[in-house]
Amino acid sequence: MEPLCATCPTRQKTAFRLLDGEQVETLCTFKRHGHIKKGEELFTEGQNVRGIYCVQDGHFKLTRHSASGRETIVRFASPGDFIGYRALLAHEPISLSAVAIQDAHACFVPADVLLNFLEGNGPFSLELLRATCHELSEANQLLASLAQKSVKQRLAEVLLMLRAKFSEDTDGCIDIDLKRSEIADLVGTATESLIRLLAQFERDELITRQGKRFKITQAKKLAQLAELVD
Amino acid sequence: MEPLCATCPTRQKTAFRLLDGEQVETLCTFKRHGHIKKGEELFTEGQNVRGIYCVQDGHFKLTRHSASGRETIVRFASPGDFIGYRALLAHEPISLSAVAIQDAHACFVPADVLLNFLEGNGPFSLELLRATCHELSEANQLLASLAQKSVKQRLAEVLLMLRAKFSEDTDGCIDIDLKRSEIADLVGTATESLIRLLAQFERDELITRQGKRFKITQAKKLAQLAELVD
DNA sequence: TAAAAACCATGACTTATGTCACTTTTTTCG
DNA sequence: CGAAAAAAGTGACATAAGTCATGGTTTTTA
Repeated sequence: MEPLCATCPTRQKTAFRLLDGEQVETLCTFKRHGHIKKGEELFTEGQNVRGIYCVQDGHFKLTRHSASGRETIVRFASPGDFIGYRALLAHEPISLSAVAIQDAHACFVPADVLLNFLEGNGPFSLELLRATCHELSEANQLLASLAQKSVKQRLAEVLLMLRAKFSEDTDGCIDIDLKRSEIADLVGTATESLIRLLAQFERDELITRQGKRFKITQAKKLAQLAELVD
Repeated sequence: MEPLCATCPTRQKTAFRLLDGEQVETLCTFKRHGHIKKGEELFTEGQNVRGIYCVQDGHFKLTRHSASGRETIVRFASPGDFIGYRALLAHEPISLSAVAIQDAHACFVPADVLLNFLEGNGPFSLELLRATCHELSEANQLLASLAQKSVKQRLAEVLLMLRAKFSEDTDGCIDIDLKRSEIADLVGTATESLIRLLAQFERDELITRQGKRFKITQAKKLAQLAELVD
């Protein structure tokens, strides 16, 4: 029933590729493969961590809620990404919610199994450290952009980021379906403001729209607007 | 001349405490202890990394500059903190500048020495991973706060954070000297706006001022304002 | 397939916050 | 010390962006 880790193609994209034969078997014994429907939550803020998830397919948004209920999308998790290991390793309760933005599959790996790997396998933990460092530098970049740029600039940046992350469908549109409110949560603005800006970008012929999706027609101008030029 | 790592009290507060005897000797041979004057830079954005710094005393601000020259303080580095390892491990050029905000001392550790430790010492890299995870969760928190809160709320948050990080002097003031423009860079606002808000906080009797320094008189109200209540 | 719910869009209005211009105070340094 | 430079502070003004209200679409679901 459960798919085999030994032949899992996703595993080759993660730090789990560095496990030895025995460890792969252990992983395979204790992991649980599961289906997550669009909109379902993997984690909720405040929970204690019992293990991590390794995304197989589909995408998740990782969000944080303010006291007033407002939501911010901190990052996405895509196939090959781990979710929840930071809280686990920092000995903190989960600080982010993970919600599927498409029907998805992910494997749950219990905490003690992961910690065993970390203690017994140097290259594995080093690889995880590398990945975490990379995430941290992305977080810092986002931080500076929130602190320094206007909403318009950040939207330009977000659109380019989305295209880089999710690629284009056959029409040339960004291959992901996000609600307006979700894009707003990503940019860090109000939904109404976001909608106005999208309309303006369309008038300025930076993007075109096909239904709910967008096509970036003038990436260069968008990048200039976002001050990503240098 | 160079102080001995074997007896270094700061080392006990860092991941370096997990090195074995031989590794401590290696560290001691290759590290370089140096003095950094207030305002001097350890790293500049865009440089390639040749090693990391371990802060001995004094504090550093880690900043990021926008194309338009505006500066954002992403975090502080204090005694026992490492600077520069993220860029090193993520194989990226440095993305932050590190500037001393007081006269300071730090030890430089060459990249290959550190990488050797990471590959040969599991507990050491696991500890560094833990520290990085913790940093990441702080970065996420800051991110959400920038996206969700008003400048006033963020200032309240920043004041409480500063007191937690730098403690109080004998007068009960936050024991750090920052320029108004630096606090603004931390909050992510214009210097003038920051000055106005400080004046307002003083009128509202949330803080008092002694020269350039602040004393938090109503921490509870500040926390409520910052929505840190829950 | 009709009703309900969720989502998208637009207008009017308010306000928080940035910008510019200038004065006063503090610090630096020859 | 005293001049020059840097930092702190204030006022006037412009505007980006939030909020509230409302109507038109889709999408869900019963």
